[in-house]
Amino acid sequence: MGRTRAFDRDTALERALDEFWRHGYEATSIATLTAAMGINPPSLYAAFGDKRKLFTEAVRRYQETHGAFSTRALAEEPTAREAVERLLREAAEVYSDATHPPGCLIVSAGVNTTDPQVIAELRGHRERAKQAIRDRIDHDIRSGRLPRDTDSGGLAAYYAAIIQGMSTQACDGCGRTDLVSVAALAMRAWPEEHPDPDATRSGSDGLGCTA
Amino acid sequence: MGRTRAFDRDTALERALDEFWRHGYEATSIATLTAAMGINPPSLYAAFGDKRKLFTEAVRRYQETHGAFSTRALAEEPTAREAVERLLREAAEVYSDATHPPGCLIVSAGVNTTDPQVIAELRGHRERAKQAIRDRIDHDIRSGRLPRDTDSGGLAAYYAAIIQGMSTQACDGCGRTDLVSVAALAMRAWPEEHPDPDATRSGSDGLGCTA
DNA sequence: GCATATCTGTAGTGATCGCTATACAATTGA
DNA sequence: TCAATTGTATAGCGATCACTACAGATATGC
Repeated sequence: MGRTRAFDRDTALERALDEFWRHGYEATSIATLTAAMGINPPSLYAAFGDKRKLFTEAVRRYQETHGAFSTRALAEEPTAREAVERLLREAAEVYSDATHPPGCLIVSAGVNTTDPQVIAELRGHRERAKQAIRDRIDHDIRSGRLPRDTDSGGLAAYYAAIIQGMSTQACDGCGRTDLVSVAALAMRAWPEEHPDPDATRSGSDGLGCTA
Repeated sequence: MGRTRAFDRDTALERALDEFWRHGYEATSIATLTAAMGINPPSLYAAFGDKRKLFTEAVRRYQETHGAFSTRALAEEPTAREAVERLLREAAEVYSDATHPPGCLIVSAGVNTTDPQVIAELRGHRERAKQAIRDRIDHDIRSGRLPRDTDSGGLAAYYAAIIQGMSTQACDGCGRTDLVSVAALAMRAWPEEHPDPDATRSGSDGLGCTA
């Protein structure tokens, strides 16, 4: 019972996501949020709790939509190389897509923020993404496709840096063409692979992998 | 004549630089600045004008000290490859040096800032740094060391992205070892070179270069 | 000593920050 | 129809923002 909500919560959340994406957490005020969402402060607080909870929810929405290409690329491609290659190529396209703000929300929205919880939240997402790349590389090391002495940690840090650099470049006005070029150049760092992985070592321990 | 200044302007500027470096332009308030500089607001405004002028002066100080390795590397090394290699290696060391804040002030201090002049100022510095890399590459293309079809713009965007990504990685807690590894991997994208540049083309137009 | 000039510390300006008390509108169940 | 419940709008809370008016302290030139 009670009065029905006069605005759509989902579209309001997407308006908030757009603001956070464009200006970051701290530089986005409640006033600009309510203006973009078309509601008044009490409605915002009733529907989302407070600014930080709204931000967390916007980040989740971002990861489920614009940022979902990352986990998809790592999960769907047959090899780590193809996964990272697709990851970079799609990042180049998403970051320079003019239908939404440039760059990556996870990379940029928490920079220069005083709230330590927000900093930790986004840093956690970045570290998890880097770890996901490393896990995918380790998988191909175990399967024998990549050399046993491959430094998966260094390689993951490298591709994480590439992605974060591409985000910054996009925010500086870099277009799709240049970003795709950056992604292609970044793949030159990929180590030499064994074309037929399971033939290199007898009884590879990568057999049980299902991811 | 008049009362003498009770604080050292240079050390106060360096304290301000440290604050801007650590928290960015907007997240650094006049209150934290005056606390770090050991002075009161009127002294700050008398000595530096306002917050934005103090920031601009801090950026200049940064470029003359911690950030000077960039222009030095591009100017002092004999080839573009060695210049960029040194640029990345020294960036890895400076960005992870624990004696000062992590990362690069030029890269991070203007993110999520509402003042468009501050955004434009730092973006200008980044674009100029990228252009300097491109110029150094073009120089080696003209001298014949690098292939004529080298995409200097894409290559410069790539190394600019690497540097910006290394800065973000450093801010996320990445240590010197990992950053050096990222820098080394990034050099794998460098194109094939002619070992003896002037022998490849008769009367190379790179002869008159002095930089 | 004294006028003048410059710096320093206190205190406070209007504006904006995130957030909310309060009153009113709108809907449901009885 | 009417109490109960929930959303909305106005208006304002204390805190902080960048910045400064003002008065007292300290220096120089005479």
